[in-house]
Amino acid sequence: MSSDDVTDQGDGVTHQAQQADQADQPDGHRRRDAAATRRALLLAARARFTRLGYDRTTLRDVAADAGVNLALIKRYFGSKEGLFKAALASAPRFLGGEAEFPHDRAALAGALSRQLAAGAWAEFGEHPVLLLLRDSGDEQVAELRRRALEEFGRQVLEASGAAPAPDALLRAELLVALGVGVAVVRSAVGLRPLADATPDDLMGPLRDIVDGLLGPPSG
Amino acid sequence: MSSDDVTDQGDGVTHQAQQADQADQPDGHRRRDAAATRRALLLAARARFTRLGYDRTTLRDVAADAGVNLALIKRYFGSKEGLFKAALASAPRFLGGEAEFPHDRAALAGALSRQLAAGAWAEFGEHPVLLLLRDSGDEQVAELRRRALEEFGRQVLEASGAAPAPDALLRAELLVALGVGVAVVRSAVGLRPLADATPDDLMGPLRDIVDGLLGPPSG
DNA sequence: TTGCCAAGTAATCGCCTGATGACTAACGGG
DNA sequence: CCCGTTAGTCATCAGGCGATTACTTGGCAA
Repeated sequence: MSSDDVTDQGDGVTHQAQQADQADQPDGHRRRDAAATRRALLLAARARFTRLGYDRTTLRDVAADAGVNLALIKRYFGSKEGLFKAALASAPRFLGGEAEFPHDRAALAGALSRQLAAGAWAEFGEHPVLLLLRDSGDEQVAELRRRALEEFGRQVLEASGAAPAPDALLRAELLVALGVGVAVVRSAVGLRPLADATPDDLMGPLRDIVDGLLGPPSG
Repeated sequence: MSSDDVTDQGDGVTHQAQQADQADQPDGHRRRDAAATRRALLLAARARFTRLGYDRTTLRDVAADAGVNLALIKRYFGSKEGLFKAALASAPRFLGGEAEFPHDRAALAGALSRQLAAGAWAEFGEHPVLLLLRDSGDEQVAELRRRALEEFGRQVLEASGAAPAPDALLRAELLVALGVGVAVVRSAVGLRPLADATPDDLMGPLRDIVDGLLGPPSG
């Protein structure tokens, strides 16, 4: 019953080809393609889970979005929980999209500006960190979540220049919290002008925050 | 799916007096006090909604927590949605607990440190802003949410000293997002050391953020 | 062609949940 | 003391959900 197939990585396909995969056959009936079905389910699930959360996402809706039979979710992912974990595993990480992780404060501010801007992640509908925050009630997921954000914090810390301050990690985690907060506020509240901010809009303020937080105003 | 085993820390009968309202009569049963019943329901509902969110909160559990019959929820609040709105209305606002809203940056940093620290809001179990973020799917609630956070942003802006910068509001809202993020990260992830930070721990970093964000380092 | 297995389908099942409506019992004015 | 008002109880209903099982269909190998 436990779903151990959290190991999907074939999601490089992205972009909404999900339903096209299924029913674009001219003669009417679909092809049998397990991999495509799996991908379509994962894509639909990721979108729903990210946008609506765990509880409000129904397997029937996911199956419908993917143009696939409900029972196939059980076949490929075992359960709703399994589907959720697979969706989680297939999602890009916060700051993971950058070709190279920023090494200094300026680069960090730039990366944050890009990833927290309004248009970013448009292909997912929402910032992927929101998916990470969705609560399935599973303890295993909570652990996964913690680890992901811890790693993010560690990366921020590294980019800050390894300050000797004893509260350096706390400061890095405050920056993580800021990122989470921006994503949440935009998604759940639509607070403007923050919700509409472009990378350029964010660059200045974020640089000020990063400079203020991560280092004494030394050179 | 399980209803109350999610983040259960033995809370079926939470701390606090909520049940005492109901059954503290020596002879066994306490009777017929509409106001007390209403209060008990509201208290229980606020705790569950804040901690578990809208969907995972069941009316049966709320009624049980309050030591009250399920049907009374309908009597006093009409529906689950009604109960949620009442709980929302009865919750303290972010930064609303301060005797007086901070007028300058130092006071703002101090207030934030206090309200974002680990122990704060212990009587609610979680930061009240989390209740505000809980999604009941109701459009009316979304509007209420937006207004509350907008007001918070405006207050922050005011405390910043009315900078002439055109992106002053954006900067204020970033501070709002930081507050939301800290609450969310602590509640949903337990990221440490942030989750355990005391007001003193937060004071330094937050002052740096506020100074960096809200004003040029001028005197 | 034939046979076999994987992919896909249809139909429920059992359970939980929010919502009711009819009933009972306490309180208090007269 | 009586009786109307109202707080509180009980039983149940209808709907939606995740899960599951028995079945059908398509495709490939021999």
